[in-house]
Amino acid sequence: MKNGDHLFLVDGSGYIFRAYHALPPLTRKSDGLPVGAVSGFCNMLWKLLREARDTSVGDTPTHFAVIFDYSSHTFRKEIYPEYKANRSAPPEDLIPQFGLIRQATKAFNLPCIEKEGFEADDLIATYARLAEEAGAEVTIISSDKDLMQLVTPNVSMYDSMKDKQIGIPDVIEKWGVPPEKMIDLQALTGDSTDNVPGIPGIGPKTAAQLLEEFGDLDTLLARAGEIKQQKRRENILQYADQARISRQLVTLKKDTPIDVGIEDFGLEPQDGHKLIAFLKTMEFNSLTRRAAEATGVDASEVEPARLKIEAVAEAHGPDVDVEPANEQITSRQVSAGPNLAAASPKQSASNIAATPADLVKSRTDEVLAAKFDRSAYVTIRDVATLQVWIDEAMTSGVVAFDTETNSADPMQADVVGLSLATRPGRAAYIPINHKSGDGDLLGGGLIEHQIPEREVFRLLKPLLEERSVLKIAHSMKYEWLVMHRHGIDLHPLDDTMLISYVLDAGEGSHGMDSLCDRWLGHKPLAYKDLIGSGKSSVTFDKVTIERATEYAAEDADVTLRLWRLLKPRLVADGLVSVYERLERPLIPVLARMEERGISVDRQILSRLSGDLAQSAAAIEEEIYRLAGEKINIGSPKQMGDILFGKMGLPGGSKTKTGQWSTSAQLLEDLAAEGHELPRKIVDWRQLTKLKSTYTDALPGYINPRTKRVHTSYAMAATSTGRLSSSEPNLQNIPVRTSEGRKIRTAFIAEPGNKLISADYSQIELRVLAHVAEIPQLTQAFADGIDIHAMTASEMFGVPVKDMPSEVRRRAKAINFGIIYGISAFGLANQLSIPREEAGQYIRTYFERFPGIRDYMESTKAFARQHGYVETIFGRRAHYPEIRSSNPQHRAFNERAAINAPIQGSAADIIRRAMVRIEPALDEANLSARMLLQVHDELIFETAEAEVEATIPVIRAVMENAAMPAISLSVPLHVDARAANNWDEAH
DNA sequence: GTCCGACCGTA
DNA sequence: TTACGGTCGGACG
Repeated sequence: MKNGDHLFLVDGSGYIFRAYHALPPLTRKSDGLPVGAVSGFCNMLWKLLREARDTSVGDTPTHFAVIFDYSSHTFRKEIYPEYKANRSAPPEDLIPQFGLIRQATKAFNLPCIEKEGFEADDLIATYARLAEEAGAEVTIISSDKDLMQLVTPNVSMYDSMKDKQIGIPDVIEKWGVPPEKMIDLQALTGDSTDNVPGIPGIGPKTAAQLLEEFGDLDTLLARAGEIKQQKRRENILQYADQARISRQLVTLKKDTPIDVGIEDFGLEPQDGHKLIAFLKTMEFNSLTRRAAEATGVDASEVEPARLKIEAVAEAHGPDVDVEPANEQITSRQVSAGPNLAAASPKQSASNIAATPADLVKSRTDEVLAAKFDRSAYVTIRDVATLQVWIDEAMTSGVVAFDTETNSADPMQADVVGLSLATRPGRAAYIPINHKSGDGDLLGGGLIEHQIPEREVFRLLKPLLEERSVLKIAHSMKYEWLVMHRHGIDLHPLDDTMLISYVLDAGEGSHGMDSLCDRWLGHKPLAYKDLIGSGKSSVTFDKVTIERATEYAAEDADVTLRLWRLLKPRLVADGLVSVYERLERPLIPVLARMEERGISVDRQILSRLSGDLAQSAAAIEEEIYRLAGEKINIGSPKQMGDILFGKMGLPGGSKTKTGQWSTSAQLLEDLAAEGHELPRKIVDWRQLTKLKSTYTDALPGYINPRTKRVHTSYAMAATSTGRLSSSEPNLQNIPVRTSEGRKIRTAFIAEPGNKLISADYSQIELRVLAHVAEIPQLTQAFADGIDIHAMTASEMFGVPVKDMPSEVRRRAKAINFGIIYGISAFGLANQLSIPREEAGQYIRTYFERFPGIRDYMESTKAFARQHGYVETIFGRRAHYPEIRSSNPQHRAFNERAAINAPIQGSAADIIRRAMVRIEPALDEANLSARMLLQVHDELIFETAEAEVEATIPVIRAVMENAAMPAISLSVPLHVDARAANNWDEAH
């Protein structure tokens, strides 16, 4: 905590009583649980936090804590056994609310502070002092006069129920003395509610007057004889000791031992999920709605928190206001009253609990108990039945669905049918476009008794766009795209594939079949068995409606079951925000990118392809001549035999299948020794690679309808959090060679538009500098100097100015090596130097940057211990085989584990940027469309006239993408450029 | 027809 | 030395 920070301390226990008496009684509708004070408490917190977000003035909290009394046995009882002895037990209907208010605090993501043997007031006094000493402002949320002694120019109070600020002048106005004399005033007046004796006959007015006259209590007691009024004088003389004890009782202890420091009170972002779950349990409907709006979480998809009875019982005990006799409230006694847990009858008492882990357990049991029965699935053939299912989904608030189409490409797919599931085992299929046998007749063959396509979508649209109904699919991006072609804006969404990915990245595939087998122990019908394979395969519209029903309804059923099983694990594993901030919001963003596609110039590719063919043919002739025979140059096996067998060149390494290696690196080395053939092979390979993979393949991906190329991004394919691109892969379009770059000139903007390329500069090294806390690196990035040259200078003692390019090249290779979890073997390979020399480089590097070695070692240790590593945003990458007994295998996993937090954090950063970029462009009234992502680069297309205005918006979003979740210790830098094609823009 | 390894394009 | 996807040849059935 520092100068300018502002700590809010809520007097939780004080609030409970005040709210209980001041607010009208309120009970939970479903079971009559009294929740008036809880409601008031939640509303107060909401308001305080709401204002904290809305206003930008200095008096908003940066730090926040709620303080509670713990037990009635405090040090004051030692001084004065009668202290608070007059207190009666709290009202019956207040008791359950003590625990609930603590849970409310936690639901709001706020520190919940209490300490045995001390009152909340003492903790507040201690924290206020600490904060003030740190230079911070403090606001105590309470109107209790006992706390007014704490008021200073930097510490004020706030009466949340009267919306009144209490500062020094307010204390003086109310009590007639400044805050620092409140202790003496209370010592004189006493406090009947706490049984603090004071001096009889002296109230606040008299006390203030006396203190005004004598200055302080000690002086007053010493000179009491001077007091004119006889009765008053006698009382003061007689009860002087009582006043001294009272002073001890009312003096708050500013040095209470604390377990949690003020630095841990930093205001955390609201966890919408957790908060809504609690508010729903309490049935605070309007607050639930407001929380949903403010946090962007869809309340309908949040399960009410199932409060743990035991937890409530425990929470009763510690409160100071519960007398010892009441502390041992058993769960039996509590559950005899309102049913806090709303437990279903089949659950045993020990299983009622609803810690997130318990919920996972009970959901697992539930899902495994429900058997699969394909004969129970329904085929929907008429509008009335469809309406029944839609109503059912509307009521349940959750529906899993799956579309069956005639193409794996969502940009081309026609819907054949659609399945729904509303609860495990309850699923149906709506056939829409099933065709009979091989009806070659034009448009013919549509099977009877299928609801017309338009009618199906007209009826489904309100459900699929209803904000109170959560739609679940496995691989939602595909569904989103298909639905969007039918004019449906699918939301809100959940995706079981992405949930699995967030939970278990690195633990195998996240396809539905494998998840079903893994979690539900069930093998669903195989798609292949329905459509066949190869030449004899058919499209889904030729599958019989009976078989399609079994298959499709089962998929929806499985999806729903997986969701019930996996979704709670997000909470249990603390991965809700990774899912909700980095995965789910990206679904519509990526879907729109895929939908837009990018324009590719067929003519340019065609011309390039011709050129490549010609060059390759010429080289082919030469190769045949040099080899002395016609062989298949594309076959490494045949090529190896020629080079190392027939021609007897010095063979390098061998591949694991026993073949000679003919890698480009090795052939380059041979070429450098003067051999002609290897050079030709390398050249030939480059040309044919460009031709077959790019110039020949890309035109086939131009969509006949849109005339553009629509790649497909896989969101759950990598272990690190990166996306992958396929069909076509637009993340590996050549750029390194001038020949290859020509391919990029075929990626063009529409007439009147430009392509903008914006890429992060050195993002992974910056992330490394941040996570490993390397001072030289952070400094270099802060100063904007050449990072590889700096590394070389540090390592080899060469000045940056006029540095030989070879020296810089080596440093650059080492820097990349570090990111990849360097080994001497790998570095030696990369730099073509002896392994000993590479090892020496690495040792030197670690000497100069010891933090890097620490980072690597601690990352490995973490991975070994937990089986996974984390990015700076909490995304996990699992390495289940990091404890392998095979040293090579283990070393490989270790390097990957070192790399994953770096690569993954960079991936998270660009994901955050992508989620924010569309709203930012909208806000700025700009029409730019995001088209592509290439790991650290985003490609946009925009009207020529808007280019200048667009670039700064994109740059700002990208450079600030880590904020506010993470404040990087290095700046992010984005280079952006606009041009007519991708080559010139990059 | 399907699968796997070698190779090579990207960050 | 990290992370991917596509193409090809070649082996298998």
